[in-house]
Amino acid sequence: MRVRIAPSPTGAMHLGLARTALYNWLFARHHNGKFILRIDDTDLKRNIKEALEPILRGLRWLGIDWDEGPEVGGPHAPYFQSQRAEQYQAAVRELLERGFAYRDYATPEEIKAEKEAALAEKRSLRYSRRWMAETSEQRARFESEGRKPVVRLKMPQEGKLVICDLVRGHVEFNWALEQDHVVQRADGSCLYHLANVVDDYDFGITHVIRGEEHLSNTPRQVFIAQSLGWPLPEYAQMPFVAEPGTKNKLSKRKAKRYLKNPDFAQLVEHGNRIADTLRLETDPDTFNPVVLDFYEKVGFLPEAILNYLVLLGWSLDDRTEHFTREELVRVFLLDRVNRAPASFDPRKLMAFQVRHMLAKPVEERVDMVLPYLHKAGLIPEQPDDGTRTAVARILGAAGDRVKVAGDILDYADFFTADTELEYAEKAFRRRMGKQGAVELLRRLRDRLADDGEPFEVAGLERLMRGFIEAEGVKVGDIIHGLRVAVTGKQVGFGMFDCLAILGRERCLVRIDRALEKAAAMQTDAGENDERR
RNA sequence: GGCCCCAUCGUCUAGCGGUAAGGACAUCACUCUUUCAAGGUGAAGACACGGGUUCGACUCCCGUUGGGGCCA
Repeated sequence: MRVRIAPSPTGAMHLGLARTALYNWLFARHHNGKFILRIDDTDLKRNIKEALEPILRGLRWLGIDWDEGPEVGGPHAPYFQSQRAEQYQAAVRELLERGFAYRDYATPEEIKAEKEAALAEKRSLRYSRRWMAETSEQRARFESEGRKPVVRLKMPQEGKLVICDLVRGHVEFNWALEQDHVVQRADGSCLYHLANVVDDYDFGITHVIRGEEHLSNTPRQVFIAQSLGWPLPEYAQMPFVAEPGTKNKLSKRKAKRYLKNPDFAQLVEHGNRIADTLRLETDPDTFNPVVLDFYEKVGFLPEAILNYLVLLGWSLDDRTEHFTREELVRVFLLDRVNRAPASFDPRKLMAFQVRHMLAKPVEERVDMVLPYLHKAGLIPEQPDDGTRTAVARILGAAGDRVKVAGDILDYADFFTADTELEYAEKAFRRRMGKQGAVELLRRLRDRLADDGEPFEVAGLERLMRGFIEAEGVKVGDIIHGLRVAVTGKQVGFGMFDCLAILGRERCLVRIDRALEKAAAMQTDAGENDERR
C-alpha cells in the first residue's frame, strides 16, 4: 500500500495538513506500506526551499517520517511537480489522441458570456463546446482567427459515477453535471487535477487519503485516470478540521478572526506571553495556533499534538483517549474515521498537552525546559548539575503549572539574582501593609537564619508550625507576606518548596531586601502623612 | 446559483433496532488547602424537525430545516 500527501509549500504547516499527514502516515505504518511526500509547487515562483522548510520541519517534529520525497529521494524522483511537466504534457497528448479531451478555442470573454447566460437561467453551467476543435481543419480555422487553444476534458454527457469512498461509502455523481474542465492552459502548462492524477499513477499510489473538500473533484480525476486506462486508487475523504466554535474549514488566514473565540484567544495569549519574554515574533499571520510552528516554539509536546489531532475525526472506542505514537500505529484503522467535520478545541488540546507532559519523567521535562531558560538569558547554555537539580525540583513542585515547556519562564525569579528580584508592587503593598506583618516576617527571618534544622521541606514545615504556635498566629498571617518577600509574587507553588529550592542563604537575602523595602514604604507613608 | 457532503451534551465522541443514551474536555457546586493550580466527590448537559418502516427506532428509508465543501 502506498499513500501520499501532496502539500503546496505555503511557508507554514497548517493543522489540517498535519492531521491529513498523520492519517496517511498511520495508515502506511499500520499496514506496512509506504508514505510518500510529494510537493505541489507548480504555482510557486521562487523560494521553494524556504516555503517548504516549515512543512518538512513540522513533519519531522511530529515524528512523521516519509519513505520517499524531498531530501530522502526514492525510485520515483523527482518528487516536485514543477519538475514533472513533461509527464503531464504526455498525459494530455494521450487524452487528446484517445478523444477524451479536446482543444478549445473559446476566448475568456466567450466563456464568461456562457457562464452568465447559465447563471441567468439558473441552470448549472455547462460549456456549449462551440469552439471545440477536433479536426485539423477546425483547428486551422480557429487559429486563422488568431485564437489560442486550451485543452479541456470531454466529459461524458450521460450516466452516473459511483464512488465507493472508504469513509463515506457510496457517493453518486451525474456525469452530465460535470464540467469540461481545463487540463492544459494556453501557455502549455497543466492544471492541478491532471498533475495529481498523473503523479498518483506514476508513484503507484493505492489509497488517496485526503480532505473532504476534494470529494467533488473526484469525478474529473476518475475520468482522467479511466480515460488513460489507469487503475483507480481507493479514495478516503476525511472530514476537514473546522474552526473553533463553527463548522467552517479551519484557515490560516482567518487566525486574526479566531481571536474572537475566547478559548482560541487564551491559547494565543499563553503563547504570546512566552514569545514575548523570548522576544520572538508574535505576528498573528505567522505565530498562531492554526500553524504547527506555534506549538513547537512555545514548547508543546509533539505527541500531545498528535494525540489531539488524531481524535479530531477518529476514535478507537468509547473510552480510550490517551495514545502514544506507537499505540496509534498499532490501532489506527480508516474505518473508524468519522464523517462529520470536527471543530478545533484549544482547551482540549491543552488538556492533552498537560496529560502527556505529566506522563514524562522529570529528567525529560528538564531537558525540554532548559533551552527556554537559556534563551531568556537566565542560565548558561551548558547548565551545571546544580542548575539541573534546581530545575528538576521546580518542575516537581510546579506540577501541572508548567503545561508547556515555555511556562518555566513563570518561575524565572528562581534564577534572577536575589538583589534584582522584582516585586509585584500591588501584592507587596497588600501583604506587607498589613498590621504587624513586617514585624512578624522579621521574627520569622531570624528563626530561619539560626534554626539548626536542614533547610528542607519537612524541616521547614516543622519550623513554621513551631513558629506560628509560639507567635499565636495562623499560617495565613505569615505565609503570604513570606511568599511575596521571597518570590516577588503572591501566587506560586508550595511555599516550603520555594524556600527549599532557593536555600537558606538566598531566602535570607531576599527577606532582608523585602524588609528594607517595607521599611522604606513605611517611611514614605509617614512623610506623606506629615505633609497632609 | 448548480452539484455533493454532514447532523448525539457548549466541544470531541461511543452507539451500529430493545441502553437508566456511555466517556473525555469545558462548566457549576462541594471538598481538600499557605496562595494559584492540581486532586477528590457530585451536579447540570445531547439524539435538529416531520413523516414513514417496524411489536419496537438515536440507529433503516423519505422529506424539511440547518451547517459545510466544491464548481462558478
